[in-house]
Amino acid sequence: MKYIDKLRNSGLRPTKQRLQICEVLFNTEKTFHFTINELEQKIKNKIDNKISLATVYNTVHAFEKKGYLKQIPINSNQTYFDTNVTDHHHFYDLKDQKLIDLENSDVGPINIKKKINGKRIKSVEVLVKLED
Amino acid sequence: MKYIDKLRNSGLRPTKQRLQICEVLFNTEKTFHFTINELEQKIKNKIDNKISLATVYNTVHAFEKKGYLKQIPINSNQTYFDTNVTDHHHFYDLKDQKLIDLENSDVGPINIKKKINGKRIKSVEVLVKLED
DNA sequence: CACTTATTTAGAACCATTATAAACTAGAAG
DNA sequence: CTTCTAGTTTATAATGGTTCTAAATAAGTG
Repeated sequence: MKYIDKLRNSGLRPTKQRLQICEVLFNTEKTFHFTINELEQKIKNKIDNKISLATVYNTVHAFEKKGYLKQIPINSNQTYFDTNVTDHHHFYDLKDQKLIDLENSDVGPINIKKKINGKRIKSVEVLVKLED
Repeated sequence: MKYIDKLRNSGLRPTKQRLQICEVLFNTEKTFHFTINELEQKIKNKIDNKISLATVYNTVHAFEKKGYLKQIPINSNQTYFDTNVTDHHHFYDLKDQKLIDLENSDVGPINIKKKINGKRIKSVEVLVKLED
């Protein structure tokens, strides 16, 4: 199975639940954004057995820690995740509350001139808010 | 009083509570970032009477709507606000969980090349995550 | 002063997320 | 295959930031 090695290689046991969540998250043409609630719905629609909400949270956090998912920095009552873990940015449509991908090439190079002593830049994320 | 007109001009009644919160938020040398909890503490330290937590929430939201405060898009269990409402960006120190201002000149121009039909860009915010 | 509308307030309600602790399972070793 | 151990799943409770509610209070207007 294609996700067993992926999980093993990162020190996560390939359990039935994790493999099923992998199918939902990564076995798709396009990457996508989701909240935990939305993911739970997708899982329900795709599989027969039930996966506990706690497991969904655990798994998403484990995957995020391993770099298979990214949290999207946005103020919302729910946390948004992204299956696109490449460097890229987002539009946020304030009216429709929808996220839209912005490729790096859509934004151009960002040059952070300020340095903080003893700290390295881990990521640079741009959020472009849209209104009508 | 210097904040009475500010409030009246934006259609907010200059109540005792709002004026006191104005003192804490705006009567400072430097702008700053805060959570509601941190603001509540600051208020307690600065004034004699008590301001209800609900009023702090109400006031912060009212001020944000009027453009006197900005929400900082960051994933945290608490919402961060900024008394600096000029266009600027942030470092976020993941270890210390601290926000640091990044002036526009520290980042350089950001040119969003992609357009979304019928939508205007309201703001462009950069979050630079820092690690050790 | 009288009246209307906005604001404040304490407390309850809400709800996403995290903690708990018991049951279960994967992988390893014998 | 069996046993053992650490990792994982699970239902449920707990947590905690934020919002709601409805009654009391205060501001502005005539």
